Amino acid sequence: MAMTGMTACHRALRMKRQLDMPCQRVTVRAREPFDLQLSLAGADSFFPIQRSAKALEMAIDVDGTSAVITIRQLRAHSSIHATATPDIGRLLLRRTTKWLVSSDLDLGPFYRLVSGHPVMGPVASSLKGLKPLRPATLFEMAVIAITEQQLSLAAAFHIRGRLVRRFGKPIGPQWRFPLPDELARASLRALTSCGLSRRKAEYIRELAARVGDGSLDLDALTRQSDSQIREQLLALRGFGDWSVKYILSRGFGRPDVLPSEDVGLRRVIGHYVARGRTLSPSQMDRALAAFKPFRGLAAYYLAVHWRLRCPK
DNA sequence: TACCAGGTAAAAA
DNA sequence: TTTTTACATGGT
Repeated sequence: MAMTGMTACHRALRMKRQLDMPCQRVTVRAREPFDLQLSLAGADSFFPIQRSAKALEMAIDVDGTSAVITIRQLRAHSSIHATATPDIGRLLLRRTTKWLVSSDLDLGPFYRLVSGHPVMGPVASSLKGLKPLRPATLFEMAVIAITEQQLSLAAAFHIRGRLVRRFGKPIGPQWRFPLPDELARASLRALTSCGLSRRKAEYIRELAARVGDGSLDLDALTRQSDSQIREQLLALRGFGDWSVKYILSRGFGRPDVLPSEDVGLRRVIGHYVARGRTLSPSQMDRALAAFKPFRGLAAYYLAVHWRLRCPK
């Protein structure tokens, strides 16, 4: 009977060997300035991300192999070093690392644009090197968007935690987010038991099925324009204007995209320009118009500044 | 205890 | 066509 398949014990032993395997290490030059610790703190100010004490430490799936990627920076504004356990190859490790830390994002033009601005200038100076970190995949980003529709970030965070532990996979110390196929196979009952509404469970399962069977290739969209991506995401059930902008901004890393309807951003921007009063979507558009083509990035800076530098 | 929270699709008018 | 409603959980 042992001939027919691996027992759980064998699988555990194999994973242990894989995790113990010496792993490849690559050095990536992120566009300067970049401060990984600050970027981790910025991400953490919304909800805890996968990390160890001083490193981004994320479980991912690469072509069917699960691995933990660890990304460190010895000191701010120096090169970053990434390892994968088990080894996934230098090319994939480099590509994944660059994706996770938005390494191609050039903050220089943004800083120059805002340098003389009475509000954004000091905010950007105090957060020099801050980059928005990305979820491991666009599929995960899309699921994040669905879970965060209407609910508080805290509620959505807990719901995703239950999704990950029910349908994802533990890799070393971290959990890998569920793959499209794993969510496409899930029953609606199992999904709703994680705290999703029935509707959201349907949205996620439909999305997972499309991504899983290849009829929707999110990665291929990265080469398309904002409006082309927008058109294709809006065609999916469960993705309205807010979700599309949220995904364009956080997942595709488009620095000018601003979810003007976003109640969290309207509130936080209001703290800076309207004495704490929540802005209307059009007021928010006006408040950030001067920062084109970095309106979304400017909003991120203000949101992180509010959370890190203005406690309570 | 209510009410609101980083919306959306579908039902009702 | 436009307006209203149902929906999930967590924090205050």
